[in-house]
Amino acid sequence: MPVTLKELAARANVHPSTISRVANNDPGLRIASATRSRIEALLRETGYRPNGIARGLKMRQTNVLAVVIPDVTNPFFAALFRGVEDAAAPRGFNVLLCNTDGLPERQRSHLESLQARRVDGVIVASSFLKDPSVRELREQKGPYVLVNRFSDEGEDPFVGSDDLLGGQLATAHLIELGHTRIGHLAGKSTVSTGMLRRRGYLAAHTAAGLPVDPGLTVEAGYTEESGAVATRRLLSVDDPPTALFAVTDMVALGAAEVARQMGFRIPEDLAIVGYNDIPLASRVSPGITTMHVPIHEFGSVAARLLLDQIENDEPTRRRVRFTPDLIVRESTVAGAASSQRSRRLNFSAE
Amino acid sequence: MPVTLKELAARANVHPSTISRVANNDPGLRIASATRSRIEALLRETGYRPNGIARGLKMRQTNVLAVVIPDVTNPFFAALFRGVEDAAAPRGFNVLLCNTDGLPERQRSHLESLQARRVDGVIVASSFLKDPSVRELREQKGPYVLVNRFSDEGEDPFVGSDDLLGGQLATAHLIELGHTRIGHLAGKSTVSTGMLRRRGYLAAHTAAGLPVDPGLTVEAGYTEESGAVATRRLLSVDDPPTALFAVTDMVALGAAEVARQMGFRIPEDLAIVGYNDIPLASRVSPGITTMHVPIHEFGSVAARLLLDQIENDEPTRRRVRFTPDLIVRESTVAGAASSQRSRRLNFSAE
DNA sequence: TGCCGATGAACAAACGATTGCGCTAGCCTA
DNA sequence: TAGGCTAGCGCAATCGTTTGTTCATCGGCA
Repeated sequence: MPVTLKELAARANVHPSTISRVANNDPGLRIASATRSRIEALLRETGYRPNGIARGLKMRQTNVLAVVIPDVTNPFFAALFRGVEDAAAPRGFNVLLCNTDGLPERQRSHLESLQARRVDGVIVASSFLKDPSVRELREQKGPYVLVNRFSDEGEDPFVGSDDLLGGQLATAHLIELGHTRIGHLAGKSTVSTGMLRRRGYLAAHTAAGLPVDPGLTVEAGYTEESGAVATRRLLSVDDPPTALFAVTDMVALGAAEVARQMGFRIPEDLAIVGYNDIPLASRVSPGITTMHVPIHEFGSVAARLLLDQIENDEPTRRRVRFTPDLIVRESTVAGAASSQRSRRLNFSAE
Repeated sequence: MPVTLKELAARANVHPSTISRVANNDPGLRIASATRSRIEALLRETGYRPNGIARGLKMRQTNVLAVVIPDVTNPFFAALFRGVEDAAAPRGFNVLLCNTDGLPERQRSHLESLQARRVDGVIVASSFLKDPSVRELREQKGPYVLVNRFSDEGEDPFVGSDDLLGGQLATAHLIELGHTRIGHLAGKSTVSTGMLRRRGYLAAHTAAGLPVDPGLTVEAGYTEESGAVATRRLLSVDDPPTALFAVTDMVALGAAEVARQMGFRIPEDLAIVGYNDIPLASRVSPGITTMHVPIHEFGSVAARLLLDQIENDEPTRRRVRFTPDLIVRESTVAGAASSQRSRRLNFSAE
C-alpha cells in the first residue's frame, strides 16, 4: 500500500497540509527551511506520489483522455491513436482506448462508462452523421473532439480531411487517365466520410461532363472483407467498370485482392484508388494509389484541441480540415510508384 | 455537472446513503416500497451514474487496466491490445494504452504514472530480461502480467509463446529445405524473445549436426528499418547466406525489401522466415513464412489472469506458454502459400 | 399499559488529497 | 508596554461515495 500524506505527516511531526504544500511546491508557501528540508528528505526517501484518485476527486480533474475508435488493428486508427498519445503524454495525460467495432451500441456504452469515470476529454473517431451519443456529448458540455468523421447535427470541434475535395481529386485522377466507367466502393451514407467522398466522386463526373452510372456505386462499408464482397458484385456485371474509387485503403485492398482472383490485371484491366494512405497501401503489390492525409496529425491536433479546452476551461468550435494529396502508385499507373516505394524503404547502410 | 448523491437525496427527502443503497441494489436492504420506487424513479429520470472517482477512492478500485507496449502501430501490439480489451470490457474495465517506443525511460515514467493513478492492473509487453521497472512491479505487489517478453530476474506471471521451440522449428524448416548457410536477424540479447529465438536457431543447427557461422548472426532489433539495415550488412559479404531467420515478421519484411532491392530473388536466392504471423505477413508478396502465435489470445489470456488476480485479491504465478506453429508461405517455398492466401481472403459473394 | 422486536432510514466515519483561513508566537515599533 | 505585523504552521471543510451503526417509530403481544 503506497504511503499517504497522513503517514508522512505523522513521521515528520507536521500537519498533512504542510506536506502537501511542500510536495506541490506551493509558490506562496512560507516555511522554515529546516522543516522544508526535513519534509523534502522524507518525500525523497519514501518516493511519495500523491494518490491520483483522491487528487482527482478534489481537483475535479483526472488527467485522462479517451479515444473511441472502431478498431485499433486497423492501421489508420492505430496511427491516429499514436498521434493522440504523443501529444497527450508530454502534458501529463494518459489515454484510454475504446474499440467499438463500428457498433453504435458499444460506442454508447463506452461513452457512458467514460463519463462515469470523469475522463477529462474524449476523442471520437467513430461517429455517425446522426449520432445520439455525439448529441449527448454535445449536451454534457464536457470537452470532446470529433476526428475523421463528423456529425452534421451540430457544430462540433473537428479534425479531419476535406473529404469532398478528396473524393473529387481521386476520381478526377481516374478520369484524367481516360476512364469513363468508374465504380465507387462507397462508405456508408450514414457516415460523413462515406457521404462526402461519394459526393466528391459525383462532382468529379459533373465537372468532367461525364455521365454517372448509379449501378456502379455500391455501399462497401469500411472493412477489407466488405470491400471484397462489394467488388465481386461490381465486377460480375456484363459491362464492369475499368476503374474503382474506394472509400478507404482497406476497402481498396479487399477490392484488389478479389479483382486479382477474378482475373483482372491491375491497373491494366482495373485501376484502383483508395483513401488515407495507410502504410499498407504503399507496401502491397501493386501499391495502391490513394489520397494522403496526415493521420498522426489528426490525432495530435485533436489532442491539442482537447487539452487546450481543458486548460482554458472553455469549449472550442474549431474545425481543422486538412487538404488531402493524391499519391499515385501502381494500382492506377503501371510502374508509377516505384520511386515512391523505394523512397519509403530506402534504408541507409548505417 | 453530473448529478450527485447529495442532490438526489435532497430531492427525494432521504439521506444520501439511502440513495446509494438503492442504486447499488444493496441485498440486505430493508426499505419501504414507496420510498424505493420514489428513488428508483428519480434515478431513472436523472440518469444518475455514480462518480467513478469518488467510488474509486472509497472502494480502492478503479476498474482500469493498463497495457504497456512499444508501439501500437506495430500490428502485433495492436492485436494484442484488442485481446486485452475484448476480455476486459465485458467485465467492466477500461484500458489505458501506453507506448514506450522501446525506451526503458519512457516505460519507467509510464509505469510510475500508472501507479500514481492506482490502476488495478498492468500488462507489460515491452520488458527486458533485466528490467528495473519490472522489478518495481514485482515489489509493489500490485497485479501485473508480462506478455510476449519476460524478465528472468523473478517468477512473474507471464503469457507468451515457447520462443526456444519456435526458433528451433523455424530454423529446422530452413535446414530441411536444404539450406546450410542460414543467417539470423536476431532480436536484442537483452530481450527474452531475442535471446530464446536465437538459442532455438542454434539448437536447430546442433540437432542437425550443422556448423554455425557466428558471422551470420546480427542483431537486428525489432523494427522494419533495423531489419533492413542488418540485412544489407549480412548480404554484402562475400559468401552470403541462402536463408534468413528473422526474430519477428516486421524484421523479416525489412529484410525482404532490402534483399529484393539488392537483386536477390525470394525464395530462390534467399529464403526468409519470420515470427508471429502478423496479418501483414500473409498479404505481402511473397507471403512470409512464419511462426504463428495466437496474438489476440496473448492479450485476452493476460487480461483474464489479471482480472482473476484482482477479483481474488491474490497474486498469481501462472505462466502460460503457447506452442508456435510453422506457417509455410512463398518466402521459403515457391508457390507454397498460395492456398494460404486464398483461404485467408476467399470472401463469399454474399 | 408497557415492553420488545422489527422495520425503515438517518448518522457519521472513512477513502486521500487540496486550500482558504485562522491561530500562535515572536519581534519591532511607538 | 501595548499594539501590530509577520512568519510558520495547524484546522477543518470539501470532493462524492460506501457501509457499519444507531435511532426512532410502530405494531404486537402479554
